[in-house]
Amino acid sequence: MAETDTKTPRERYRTQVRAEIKEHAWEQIATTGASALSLNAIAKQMGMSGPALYRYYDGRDALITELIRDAYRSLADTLRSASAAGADLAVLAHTLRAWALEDPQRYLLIYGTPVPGYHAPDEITLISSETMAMLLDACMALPSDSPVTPFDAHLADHRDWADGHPAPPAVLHGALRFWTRLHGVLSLELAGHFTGMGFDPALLFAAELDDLLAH
Amino acid sequence: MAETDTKTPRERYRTQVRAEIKEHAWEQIATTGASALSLNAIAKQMGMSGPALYRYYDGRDALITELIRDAYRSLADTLRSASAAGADLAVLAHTLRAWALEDPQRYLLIYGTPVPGYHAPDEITLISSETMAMLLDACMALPSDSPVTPFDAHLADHRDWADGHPAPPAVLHGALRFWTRLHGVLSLELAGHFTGMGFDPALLFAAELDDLLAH
DNA sequence: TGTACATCAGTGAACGCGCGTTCACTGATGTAC
DNA sequence: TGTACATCAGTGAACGCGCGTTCACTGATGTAC
Repeated sequence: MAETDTKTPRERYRTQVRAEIKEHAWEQIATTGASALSLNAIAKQMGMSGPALYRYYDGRDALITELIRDAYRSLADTLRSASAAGADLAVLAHTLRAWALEDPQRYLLIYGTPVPGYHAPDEITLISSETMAMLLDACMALPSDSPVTPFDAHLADHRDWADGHPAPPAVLHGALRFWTRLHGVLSLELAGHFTGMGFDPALLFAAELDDLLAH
Repeated sequence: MAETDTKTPRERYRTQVRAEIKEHAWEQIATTGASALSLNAIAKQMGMSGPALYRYYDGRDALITELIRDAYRSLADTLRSASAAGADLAVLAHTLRAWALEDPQRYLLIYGTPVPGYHAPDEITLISSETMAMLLDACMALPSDSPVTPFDAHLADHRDWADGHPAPPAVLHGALRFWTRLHGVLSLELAGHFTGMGFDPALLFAAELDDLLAH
């Protein structure tokens, strides 16, 4: 902890309170959703007055921005460490699902309907592309024996999101497939659209994953 | 219009004002999203006082419920009439996308993150399953030469959502695939997650649809 | 080690706003005789 | 056709609440000499 030792007590306190604010923010988001996040409510939960939070965050949007950033980072880290532990795409997919189920609103915060009234700074686009880059790395292992589709050809010329990444079009396409298909199942499950339908969402997820990897 | 002739002028007026309220509600949802829907704002837009709306709807939740119902009905009708005109699954998919793009928030209202603070009545489940039944009808035409997957077997015993529908497990699975995959691409597109990535969302949608139908 | 000063966390009051919802009431529209 | 009555749309005031945010201020913590 040489890092924290170089900090003054005041800096350490600041860091700690900022973390505590975020913890309460996540709790609130988990129950009411991100669009209902309220600075005053967080302050009350912490036994502080509302304006006190302005010592730590410039306002509601700044707090949301940091939450979104943390969510992307947490996902990227989770996937990265699974990948480093030798996980293949199937394991990675289940890791993603586990991460999403752990805190559904955290997943929906970054991949669901945008929070109304919140406007994301440019910074966020960068961070989300970090996570995409992670996914691209993992997809490099995909078999590329499939025929080149018209969309692959399109991707060869329209790959801003993979700028600087060596992945060939077929891999880009594979990554998009991975992302959109898993999101399709996951987001409907998290939003509760499968409740009452009778089947087990985990099995549907597994079936989609099988289709995805069997190509 | 024999129907409206049997109504008294007052009844006709009521119907008209209710429709006008919903129109303004949709406008508001289209710009700010459903979670920001406000009765007072609608009343102001109509040149009325807030409490006046309580003559027409029991409250905010009642209005949202009707909007959700109308959205499901509109989608079901659109798909049904396309189907009646001889559309195959590919055309149906594009019809779905066109319907969603026409009013993204309407799509997200029924298939996106649930509106915070709103609790749907049981009635809604029924109406959503009507739309699912429509989809099942259309999927009956799917080729069923594929091998029976473990998930198909699971569906044979867990098909509450298709209660009373003659579709075999393979068709149920096909319908779920159709739904979740198209939703995956569509919802990410509508939420703006593809902006800045460079490629054309329409082409990704078409590619997913090809994969889906080529099986 | 002690004193003078600067820094900064946190408060409480206030601003202006909006929300859903209730209630007693006015005034216009329709109905019954 | 005219009069008495019932129905009902819409108003304005009010209730209680919450929101984000600003501002001048207190009091504690840290820093410099």
